[in-house]
Amino acid sequence: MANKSGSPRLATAREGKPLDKKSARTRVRILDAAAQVLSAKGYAGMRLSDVAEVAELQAPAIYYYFPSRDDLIEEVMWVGLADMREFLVKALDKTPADATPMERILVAVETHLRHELDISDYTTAAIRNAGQLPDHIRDRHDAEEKKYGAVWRDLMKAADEAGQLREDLDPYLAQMLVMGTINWAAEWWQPSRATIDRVVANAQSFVENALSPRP
Amino acid sequence: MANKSGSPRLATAREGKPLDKKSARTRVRILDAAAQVLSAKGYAGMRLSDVAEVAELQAPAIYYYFPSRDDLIEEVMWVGLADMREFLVKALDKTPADATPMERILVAVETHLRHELDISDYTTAAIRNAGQLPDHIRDRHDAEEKKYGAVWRDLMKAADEAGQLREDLDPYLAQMLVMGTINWAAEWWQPSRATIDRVVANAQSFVENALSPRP
DNA sequence: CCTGGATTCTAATCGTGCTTCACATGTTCA
DNA sequence: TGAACATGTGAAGCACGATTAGAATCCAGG
Repeated sequence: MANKSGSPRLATAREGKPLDKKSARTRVRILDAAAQVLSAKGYAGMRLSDVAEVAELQAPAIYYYFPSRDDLIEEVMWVGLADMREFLVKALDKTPADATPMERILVAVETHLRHELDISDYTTAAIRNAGQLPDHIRDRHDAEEKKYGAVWRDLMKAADEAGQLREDLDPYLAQMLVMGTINWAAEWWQPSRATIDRVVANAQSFVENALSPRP
Repeated sequence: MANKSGSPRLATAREGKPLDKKSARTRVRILDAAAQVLSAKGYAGMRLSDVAEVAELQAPAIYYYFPSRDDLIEEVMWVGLADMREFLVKALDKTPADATPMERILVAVETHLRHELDISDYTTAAIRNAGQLPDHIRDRHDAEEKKYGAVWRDLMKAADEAGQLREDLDPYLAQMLVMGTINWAAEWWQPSRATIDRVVANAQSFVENALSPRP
């Protein structure tokens, strides 16, 4: 399963084809399966036969949708990140115009966390394999990662300029520390240990206090 | 290279053999090389020929020191963690008896971070591959990880009982968030962006404020 | 110097997994 | 219905990488 709710929702908008077209649904099934296997076995360990089994078809059928194994992997790695950014940007656009920079950061923490845990196969696949990809695949991933990081950089910059970032924190390092706090969640979170709501509330409190000047 | 300073220092004490015995040094060279390749290519992608090249010998020579590829990998995964725990426990033992729980947490943050960045190949190998190992290798790794987590759990518990942990934080979740903050550093840190000292100082400030009650 | 163990090498074996190919089945619409 | 297109299959081809076997080399102690 690609996400905790069991419904595929990725890699569709970009295609411009309706989701109910059968071939589009099969394509998504393959992507979801690939995310799951990639997360569990890694770049080199992902076998097309495993993907095929999860997607409930035969391995060669994958070649009808993707030119090669590497293209499939590239798409998985890219889609999770791109989707995350779209989701985050939309959420930020919806915040009231008078929200403080810190309030916007907390919205970002919540949005990132909820989406991350929802599509955790894509997220853990990206986290674990980002450093293990061959160069030609890594390029598009790195570019997208940069764009995603830029959104956060702007959030931090705004907070800093508004005096909502403690003086002894370097904005760049603070951003990396926050990203660690929330990215790591995909590695340890299990529904049995805590609800997403609890995780979100704790993470927000954690980050807000980590960044804010002492009163 | 297995660590930023270029000198191997792992997997030696446990062997009971002197480091200057030539065969012991070769063994460490192979372990260091394996950590580097494992971190870069992943469990399934680590080729013995790559390890051999880094260690400057031929692939079959590895079999003189390790019974199989999996045994070599198991050792790499285990050693980084075990070494980290030993290092941390020693540092904690050296803290003055009157140190507060929060002071001890900050010592742990510093110790973990310095060691992690020093042996970063072992660390990133462990982070990226923990979820990708076959069961028989994962077992020993999980056991060691549990032991390491227990050290942190005790630190958190002490802080909680001393009233040094904010009321709205769940100690378990707080621990996971802190671990994310510091574990993630191995993924982004580069000497060119910030000195280790700077990273440590920022992380300590970040964590202390994230956890402490507002004055 | 020379011998026996320790260490390392070269060459061959063997399984595995991506990919291609030629064909089968399903689906749509005149 | 049946022609054209869209999907999916089973059976090879082929390269690559772990492992083993057996021989070569190194080196300390006599």
